[in-house]
Amino acid sequence: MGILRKTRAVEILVNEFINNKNAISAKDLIQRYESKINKTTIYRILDKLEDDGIIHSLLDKNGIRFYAKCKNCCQEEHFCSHSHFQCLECGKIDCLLIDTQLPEIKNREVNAAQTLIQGKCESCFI
Amino acid sequence: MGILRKTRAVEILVNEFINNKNAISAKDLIQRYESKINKTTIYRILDKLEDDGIIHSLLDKNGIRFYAKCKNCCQEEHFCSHSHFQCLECGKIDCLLIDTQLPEIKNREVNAAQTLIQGKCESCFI
DNA sequence: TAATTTAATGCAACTAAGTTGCAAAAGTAA
DNA sequence: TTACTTTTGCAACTTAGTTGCATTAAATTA
Repeated sequence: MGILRKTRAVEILVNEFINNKNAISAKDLIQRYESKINKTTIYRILDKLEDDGIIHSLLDKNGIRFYAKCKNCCQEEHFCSHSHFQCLECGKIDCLLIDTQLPEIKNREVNAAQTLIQGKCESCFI
Repeated sequence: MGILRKTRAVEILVNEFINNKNAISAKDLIQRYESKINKTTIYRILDKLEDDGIIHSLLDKNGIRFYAKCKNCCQEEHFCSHSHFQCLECGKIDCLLIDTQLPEIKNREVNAAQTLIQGKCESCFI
């Protein structure tokens, strides 16, 4: 069961995702809204927004979960199959248009795949 | 700086990786060798073995780091570019022969990529 | 082989991310 | 406004992983 009520905290976080095209971690959100939203609430809202398919999450190179809303997914389908990019200089993560292709593997069933591409983003690439 | 001395704990862990083709997490190793090796030692040895390129690590679907040694890498090069497979039923992870291709992206530099494929493994796939 | 050197280990205490239970606060609908 | 139910904040907790330090044990040298 996801979000049922439009509360102040939900509104703040949803706006954050609408206005910020980069992915963001729970830790960063906790820091950013330290005085406004309790960390437990932030974790709970992120879970619910993901359940509802309003945002999606991915793991960064250090195993930290990042959350994002992108135009190309999170509308009807819960599963976002595009790959993600993390800049090795500034750490920023964003969604790519590139889909992760599901390969055929003998004697196995393949259901999903995640790809994290690492390098230098537009800002850090001279 | 990696492994310099061949200690009992190093020997146990290296054997574990030689005899087990599946990836394993620090947590599992700590449980398995509870009475023989301290958890701090396990974390330290894993770090060193990875530094030395004897094993490589990857993140599973929950952001837990798994370690593995595979025949096709970990010899001369530190960076293992193959993708990994995690079974959604039993949780087991192993290395695939499939390499993660590095795409070209306009105005960015692409250096590395990791892919985790999820589905049913040979044992769980009927 | 014994002495010396220095890396590796175990332990306890710590840090940080994330979770849980519960009472209080705040949406929602009548 | 009232009644109902979700959501929130708080404190306490759990768990993964780290740090400092004294002790142990490889490896090297005499």
